[in-house]
Amino acid sequence: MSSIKNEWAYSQEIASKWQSEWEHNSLYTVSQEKLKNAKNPYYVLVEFPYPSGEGLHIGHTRPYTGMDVVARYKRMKGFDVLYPIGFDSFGVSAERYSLKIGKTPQKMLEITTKKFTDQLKMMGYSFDYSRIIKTSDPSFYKWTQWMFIQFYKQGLAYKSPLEMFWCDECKMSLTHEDLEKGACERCKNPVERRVKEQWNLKITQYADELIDDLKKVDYPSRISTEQINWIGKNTGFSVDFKVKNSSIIIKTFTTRVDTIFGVSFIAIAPEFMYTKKWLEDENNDTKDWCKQLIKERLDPTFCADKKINGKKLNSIVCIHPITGKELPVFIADYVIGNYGTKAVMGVPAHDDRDYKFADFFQLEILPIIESDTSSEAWTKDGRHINSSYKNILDINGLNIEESKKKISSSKLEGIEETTQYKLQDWGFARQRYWGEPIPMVYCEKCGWEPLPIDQLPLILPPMTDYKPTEEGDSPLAKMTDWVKTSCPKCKGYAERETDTMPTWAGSSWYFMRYLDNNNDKEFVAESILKKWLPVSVYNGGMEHTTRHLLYSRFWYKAMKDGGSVFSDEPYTKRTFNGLILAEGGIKMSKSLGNTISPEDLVSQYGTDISRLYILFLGDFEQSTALESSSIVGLTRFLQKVERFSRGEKFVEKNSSKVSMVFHTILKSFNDKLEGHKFNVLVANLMEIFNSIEREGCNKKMFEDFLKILSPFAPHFTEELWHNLGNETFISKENFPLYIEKYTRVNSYILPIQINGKLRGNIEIDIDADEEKIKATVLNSSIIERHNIVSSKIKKWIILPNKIVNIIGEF
RNA sequence: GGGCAUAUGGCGGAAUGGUAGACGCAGUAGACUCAAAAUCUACCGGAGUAAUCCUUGAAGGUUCAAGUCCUUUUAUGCCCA
Repeated sequence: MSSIKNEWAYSQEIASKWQSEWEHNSLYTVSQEKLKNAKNPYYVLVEFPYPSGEGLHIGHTRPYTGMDVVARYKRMKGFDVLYPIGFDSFGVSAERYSLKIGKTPQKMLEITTKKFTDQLKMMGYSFDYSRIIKTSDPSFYKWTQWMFIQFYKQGLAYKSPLEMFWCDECKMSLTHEDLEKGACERCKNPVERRVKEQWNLKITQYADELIDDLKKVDYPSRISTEQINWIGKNTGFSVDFKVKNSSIIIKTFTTRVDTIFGVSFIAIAPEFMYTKKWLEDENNDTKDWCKQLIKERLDPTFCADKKINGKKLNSIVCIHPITGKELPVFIADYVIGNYGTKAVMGVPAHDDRDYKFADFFQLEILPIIESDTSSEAWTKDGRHINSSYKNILDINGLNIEESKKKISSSKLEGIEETTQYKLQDWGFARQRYWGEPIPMVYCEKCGWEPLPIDQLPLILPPMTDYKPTEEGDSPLAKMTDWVKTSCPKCKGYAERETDTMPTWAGSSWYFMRYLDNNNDKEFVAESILKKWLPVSVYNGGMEHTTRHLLYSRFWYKAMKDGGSVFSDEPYTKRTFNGLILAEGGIKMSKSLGNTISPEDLVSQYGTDISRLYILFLGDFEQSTALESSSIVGLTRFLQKVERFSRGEKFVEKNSSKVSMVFHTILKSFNDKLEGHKFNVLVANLMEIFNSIEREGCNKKMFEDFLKILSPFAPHFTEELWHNLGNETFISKENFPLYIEKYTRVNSYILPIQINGKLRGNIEIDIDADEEKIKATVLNSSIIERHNIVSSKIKKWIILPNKIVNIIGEF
């Protein structure tokens, strides 16, 4: 990798030395006392890892290092910084891994979390390690269960038959959100549909608030947009079509209710609730086609938009809600099966896909807006025609918006203004062992009852065989002794819920528990919640900005409505970081054998160089490939700083040049740090040092330089700080302040443009006014060189300190 | 198909609408050395002896001034269908 012989291999020793010094002096630990009395709380949060057996991944080091710099910087700026870490230790990954290595999850986690913690310390992260939490600890999940009960009492948790997807490979039920392109997101295997009675959380009740409150937080627009898209709010109308000679109603959703008189058929998705029943009366051809389609649709590569095909259901017809006209019903492949009502009203004249469909089946194409629909659908606005029926409704002559308004105010039976969301309620149950037991019991007499708080935590019973059952029931169902219990209300016989919570449960609120991790009376003391929430800055990957962020925002809002927390949003500011890719820009994976672990880096280059390297890779928000060449430069940089620290080049007085570089960069430091421009900051540090090395500087400036460098290279700078005779910790020092007067020098170079093109520079006095600038320019060689005749100058643009532009015909 | 990003030297990447290429890597020349490594000095987008001209995926536009703003377009990536 590097052709440089690495003298800094020994920085491993230095790193360990300072790591234990910090630990012995509890430098980054925030005592509960201090937390309660904090004057300037600043809460830096990073997404906590799932403690996999492989240990810390290089991907973790990017956000953790970046935010460690922020935390260290903020501390030096006088903030009371909380920078905690923990483990998202429940979940399928943990369960599968422990099955694989043949250890219980509890035993496995002891090993992996120890390993993780050691590796985090190895990287020099200034986490408060005394606040480590694990979501699978009973003392933690007691409160997850308590919160679930609160939600139940608030009417936000309910049990209902829910369409789930069964992954036979993972032996696990998945929600729609766990699917990736219609396949299991974990193993990429196709899934099958199953309906199962299970717990849900009413996140849809908060859909509008989750959109509206994005205004109250500081999220990058990319993240807000993704949240809004995920919620998928769509306002329109539901239109009911009765099935003739049946009590069944086909509910359709449309954004173009004004085309109601143009409906010539109804199209339903094969997944529609009654499709199966109706198919019984159809011929085998239709049955097989439908079966095949359902199967095809689960294929990740299936594309609904391209195909237009369908089958007519001969056994039923629908009734138009206004005209009473009979309409044929089709199963159509262009109707989406997992969104909305799974049924649409077909208006061929004014919808492209309906048009193609009707054309194929030779159905009536009746224009209800003045237009030519002989060859394609008319989807633009216009005056309505053919749109009245008796004295029930008349929208002839109106345009789309006017028609919608009139229909809305007419209050017609079976037509209702409604808002549809893509977001569905949160299927809050898994048929797995390694998760929080849902603290509910079922009593024949009283129905579902939550456990009283004194019975919490409901401990996950130890099991040796926790493989899921073939039927897809939770392994806990096999623990009959555990399942049998008494009803908290009537004391009669009752049975426990055997489903467990999904992984997203603990991660929805873990950041609160850091604040009061040993409290066994409350999840967090109220005064602390008020002081420390919302989180100041929460950084994580883009891949978590939909589900995790949305779930935890919902969780927080639900808690707020339950009176447990006191602000509208959990995170003031959300930031994100790009992925780290393997060399060549390809994904890092074990199968490709191109993985590099943090330990590989540290053992080769030492902690501080590894930290600088990770930050110097590129823009924090952009995905970046590991590009080993820059490591040589960073190694040289620290070596040169070390050499300089020996003091031979220290001078009495700093030159104005070195002061200017130092203070100009320091001036922009805060903004760049808040903007997470870590790569630029590292470059700026080198720039300062290049100037220091060239010009020399006094000891004070060099020490200030070390302070600025210390959030990036904390061990290295502690060592040099100490070698310079200081007894304190550099990470406890105040961050240097820039001095405005040093950022200005007596004269500066002013670029001169002629007709917008750069033609040269002049050196000019700092206080020169426009007249003086003009005179200097006219006297310069530029004028002569470019044959400027002053009488032909039409206009001067003079921006002192920036640029001069001379406009004219030359 | 929809949404959102991104595109700058040989490479990684900098640039509140105001000197494009900071910083680093690689490269070239020189110093030191018997020699090499390391280190130091200078150069380092392209054309040209030079003056100067050209250059931020492509094409238009706004502006005194565009990598940056607007329109169209191409390629790549991510998310959703």
